[in-house]
Formats: sequence, structure tokens, C-alpha cells
Amino acid sequence: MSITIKDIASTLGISPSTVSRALNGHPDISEKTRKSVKDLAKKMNYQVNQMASGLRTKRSFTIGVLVPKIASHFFSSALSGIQEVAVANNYQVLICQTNESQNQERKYVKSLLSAKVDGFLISLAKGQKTITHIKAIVDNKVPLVFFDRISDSFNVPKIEAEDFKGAHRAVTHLIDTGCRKIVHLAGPDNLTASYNRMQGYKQALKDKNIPIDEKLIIPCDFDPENAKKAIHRLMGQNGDIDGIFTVNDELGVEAILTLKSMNIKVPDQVSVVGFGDFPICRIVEPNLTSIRHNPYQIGLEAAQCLFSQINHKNIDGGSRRVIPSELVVRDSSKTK
Amino acid sequence: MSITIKDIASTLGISPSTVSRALNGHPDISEKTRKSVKDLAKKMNYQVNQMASGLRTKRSFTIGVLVPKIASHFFSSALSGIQEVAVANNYQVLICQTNESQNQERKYVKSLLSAKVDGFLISLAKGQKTITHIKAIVDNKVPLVFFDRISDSFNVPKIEAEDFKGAHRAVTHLIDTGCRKIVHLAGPDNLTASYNRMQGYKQALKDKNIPIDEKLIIPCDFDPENAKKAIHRLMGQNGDIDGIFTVNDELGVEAILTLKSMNIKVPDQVSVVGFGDFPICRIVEPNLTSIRHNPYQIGLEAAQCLFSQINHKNIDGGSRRVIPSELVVRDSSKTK
DNA sequence: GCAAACACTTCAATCGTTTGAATTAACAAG
DNA sequence: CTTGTTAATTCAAACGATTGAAGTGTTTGC
Repeated sequence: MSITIKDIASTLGISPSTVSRALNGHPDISEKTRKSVKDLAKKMNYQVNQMASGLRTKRSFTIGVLVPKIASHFFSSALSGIQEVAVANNYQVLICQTNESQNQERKYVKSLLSAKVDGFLISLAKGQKTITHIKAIVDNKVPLVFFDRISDSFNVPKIEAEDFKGAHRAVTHLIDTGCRKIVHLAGPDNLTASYNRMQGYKQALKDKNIPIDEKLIIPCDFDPENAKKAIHRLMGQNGDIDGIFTVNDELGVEAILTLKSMNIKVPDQVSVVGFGDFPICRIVEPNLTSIRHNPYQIGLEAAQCLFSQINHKNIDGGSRRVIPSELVVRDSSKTK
Repeated sequence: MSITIKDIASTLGISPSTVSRALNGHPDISEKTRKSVKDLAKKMNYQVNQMASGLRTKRSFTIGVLVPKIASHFFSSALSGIQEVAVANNYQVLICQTNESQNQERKYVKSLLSAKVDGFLISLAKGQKTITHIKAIVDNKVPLVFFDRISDSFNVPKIEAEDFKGAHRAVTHLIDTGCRKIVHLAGPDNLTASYNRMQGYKQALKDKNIPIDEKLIIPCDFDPENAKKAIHRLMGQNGDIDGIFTVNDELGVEAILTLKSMNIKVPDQVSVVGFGDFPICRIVEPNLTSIRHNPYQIGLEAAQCLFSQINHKNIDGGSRRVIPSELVVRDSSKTK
């Protein structure tokens, strides 16, 4: 059906091994044969069969990426960064969406191991308890890098957003602009990213000598519906809340919309700061102050780190890279 | 390194072929051996080597998907639908982002052909002139389905959004609510989707006996910056514009933001209707009226169509499936 | 003039799985 | 006791590319 190395060999009257070496730039091959082989290959529109080549060389030129959700600003941007690096390395990317399900994640890992991917980039599904499937990757000595949703149970490189510092920065900004009673709409705290943002929130309060009120920390599990309910409840009982810091911009936007629907003025009565600097920050009215944390860069560096392992450049064990973030002040927060 | 069929065979003292047949449920194998093989395989954590198996069977259990951009609501949702179907068929998905570059697209096709994917799902990059790379797919008899960004030059199945009818519906709604001078912020007209939306716009005007003014049709190439400039220009010279229909919601949102910045009241002075029903419709103030067109469903059906080809169920040539859309009226349009 | 060095090229095995055909064993039929 | 049938298993050749080792000539050195 499709052209093979043998077809080229036989039409040229030479052996397949010579063709292979010619195409791969082996120095043993004379300039003359190399040229004729390459010319014919191009003319016949030859493409190596990656399965055959991979079987022999034990390299699939494919990496597997696991993300909880493709349709999100953070992950689709990170995927762009990953793709960029993969292309530069002549690699392909198998993208799998776990839908936050551990079971799905386990299946994908199995199937990617079977596909003999040369490496894994994983952002874990939330609610991780049993992570034996991750162990299978490590046991098979397949390179692995965690990004964003990481686990400390494994000695592999990790690329993270600047969650603690970013959150700290956000909350310090709220305090500096006069907020004293600050709510945190939090994520699932078994995710390091959410956990670290919460810690950043707490530390910022401590640093300014504001007591931490656990009742003001509301786990919302990334669901805007929960954010809405929490705000309705809190604003009813606590008239003096003057700031909200949300674990991501989706909840931040929801917070603004909910407050507006309750006729509470943002930022005059309540300031809101999100996390992520998603495009929606500039759409919501008032524009949402947020922490920019470059998901594209996170994907890019995660992929670079993976390829440095794949290419045996260096195997840095549980190294940890934190991608810097910055505060972007917009209209949802202002000095009171 | 990793467990092979031979390892199982030798520990069990049987031949590799028996192991292979046992694992694949071949009827020739006795219940007894089948069980012992399967048990041992599970115990040793055996995973077939897809490269070896694929080389022999000429099936990679992988499909390739080409999209212009991953980080967009439309495509990431479509990808979710595709993934869903792929998983159900025990397939993997190689996702490639062409970044609207034909050159990148060409490279990806080459590389996916080399990876011997069993099928292609393609949403073309804009500005298609030379599509010889697509011909290579057809020539290699690899199943292919176009979705959303389609080309009529090939006799392959196509899955589209209801572009013409949806646009027609949107513009009819504008006219019905009293708009007479309606601007269309259009996409690149070499994309069937944009082209059809423009045609829907025109037809709706015709149907209501409103003359088409070509000066009110502004190609924006999906770039919000162009939308902003166009609105500034048009609203300056044409005081009587009372409606805007945009090729997608991103431009619709930009239109609202621009009009607001010019102190033009939406919807009182100018109504705006977008296309896509992206989540941002409910964030922008006023909420954007739009056409809902279910990208998840488009991805799903495109994948289903591809798999029916892969599994030789039916090879429906240039069939065309249009996924229904619906008008979602929000606050950016109202009866004047 | 013979061996050694060199430049290419081919041979043949291999990667792990699949599969048509051959083999073996067990048993029934004549 | 031979033959035929069936069931279960093994043999061996693929699939297409890669690669160490062996094989060609040709040239160089002494």
C-alpha cells in the first residue's frame, strides 16, 4: 500500500540497509547514493513507518499529556506551550482529558504505556488518593513531569505556578487597599495549587496581623454555583465583608456577578481579586484584578524539562520550578 | 525491559502464538490455557506493545485531529466530544494545533501519516489555497472527516455548525426587534463557516426587503482589534446604525465593550448579536444574545462518522451533517 | 606483489506481535 | 489396525525499519 524502504531499495537496485542509512545520514554512505536515495524518497513521497522504526529503536516520538480538562483557559494554553516544544523536538502529542476522574486517568496511563510513549506530562485529577498508576510509569522508567496539579509522593520534576506567592500578593493588595474582612473562595485542598493559594492567603493575613477566620474560607471545588451560594450566605450574615480572593478567575467573575445581582457595589463595598488572569477578567464589569501566571510558559517549561530527560541531558529528580506571577490591578479593587 | 508475550510464553512453557491467541480470545485456545495466560498477564502487568501489534495488523488505534487553535471555547469543546468517542472505541487521539498556518498543517499531516494514524479529523486553517497535503491523505486511503472548517474540494464527510440558518436566525431577530441598519463583523470569507454566516446575514436582509449595503460588511479576520477599529470608524460616519451581527462571540463581546467605551447604549441605541454562545456571553454586560451551536456535539458526531469509516461500517462519501443551532436571546438585543 | 587500510555496501538478525499452515494428540468410525 | 476427524498447540514467516558484523572492491604502503 504505502511506500517502504524496500520499494526504494529495489527500484534503485540497492539494499534496504543502504537506503535506511542514506535517509538517516549515516556517514558510511557515499554522497552519490545518498542523493539518489533522498531524491527518489521525495519523488515517491516516502514516509518512514513510525511503528516499525519505533519497534526497533524503542522510541515512539510521542509523548502523552494528561489534563483534567481541555476546555479551560489554563490547560488549553498550557497545551499550546507543550505542543510548541514537542514540534521543535519532532515529537507528537497524545492528549488525554481525565475529566477529573481518577479512573479515567488510570485507564489513560495504561493505554499510553501500551502505546510506548517516550514521556508523560501530567496534571493530576483532583481527589488523588491511590496513585498506583503513576507508580507504574516510574517503575517502567518512563520520564515523567508533573505540572500545576502535582503530587509530592514521587521524586519527579514538577512545574508549578507561583501559587503561594501569587495568592500572598493578591491578598496583600486587598489589605493594602483597605480591606480587613477578606473571604477566600477556595479550591479543593487536596490539590497543591489550591492548597498553596490558601496558604498564601493565610500568610498574607498573618503578615499584616489580621486574624484568620476559618469561617471566611469556603471550599468551592472550582464550581461557580458554590461560589454564588457562599456569597449569598456570607453577605447575609456578615455585613462587614470588604474583600474576596478567589482561587481562580472563574470564581472571581462569578463573585462579581453575584455581588452585582445583590446590589453590592464592586469595588466600593467589596473588592474582588481572582487568580489566573484569564481573558474574562477584561470582559466582566468591573474588570477583575487578578494574578497573571502564564499557563503557556508552564506548559512550555514542563515540556522542556521532559525532553531534557528524554534526551538524557540530565535527570534532575524531584526538582521544582515555579513560574513567576504578577499582580494585574484592574477595576474590581481600589483603595477604600 | 517491559514484559512481552515471550516472557509469558516461557514462564508458562508454551509458545508465543498461543499466548497471543489466548489474550485475543481466539476460539482455538482451551479454556484452561486461556485462563492461565490471562492470569499471568495480569499478574505480570503485561501491556501489549502497540507498535509491534500495529506494525503487524496495520492498525495504530490512534486518530489524528487538526485544529487551528486548542485554546478556544469552540475547539476545546469539540475536542472533548472527539475524545469521548475515541475512548469508547479504545482509540487514542493525537491533537495538533495548526495555529492557522497552512505550513504547520502540512507538516502535521505528514507526520501523522508517518505515525500511521487510522483516521483524520480536520478543521482547516484559514486561508486555504493549496491543499495538496489533504490530497495525500485521500490518496493513502486514510479515512478523513472535516468538521467546522471544511473544504468542498474533497469528497469526504463533513460536519458543520448550522451557520447559514443560525446567522439567518440571528439577523432576523435583529430585524424583528426593529433594527434596520445592521452591520456584519465578518470572518475570513474563504472559510465556509464564515462565508455561510455572511450569506445567512444577507439572505435574512433580503427576506425582509432590506437592501444589502456592502459597506456594512466588515471582514475582521476573527481579530477583536479589527472589530474595535471598524466600530469606531462606522459609528463615526453612520449615526443611524442600530444593529451588529458578529461572526463569533469574541467579536460580539468586543463590539459591546467598544460601544460602551463610546458611550453608545446597548441595546437601546445598538443591538448586538454574536454567534457561538460561548460562556463569555453571560459575563459581558449586557449579556450577549447569541446563536448556540454545540461544539461538543460537532466533535462527537465528527468522531462517530470517522469511526464508522474506520470500522468499515459505511463509507458515505461527501455526506454533510449540519448540527442544529438555536437563538439565545439575552440583554444585548431588545425590541426598540 | 602482498598485506593492510579504507570506503562502501550487503547480510542477517532483531524489535514484539500476529496468523496461515503444519503438527501433534486424542479419539471415533469402519 | 488403519483412517478420518477434531481440538489444541506450535512453526515460521511476516510487518518495516535498524544495525553490528561480514563482505566487497579499491587504493595505499612497503
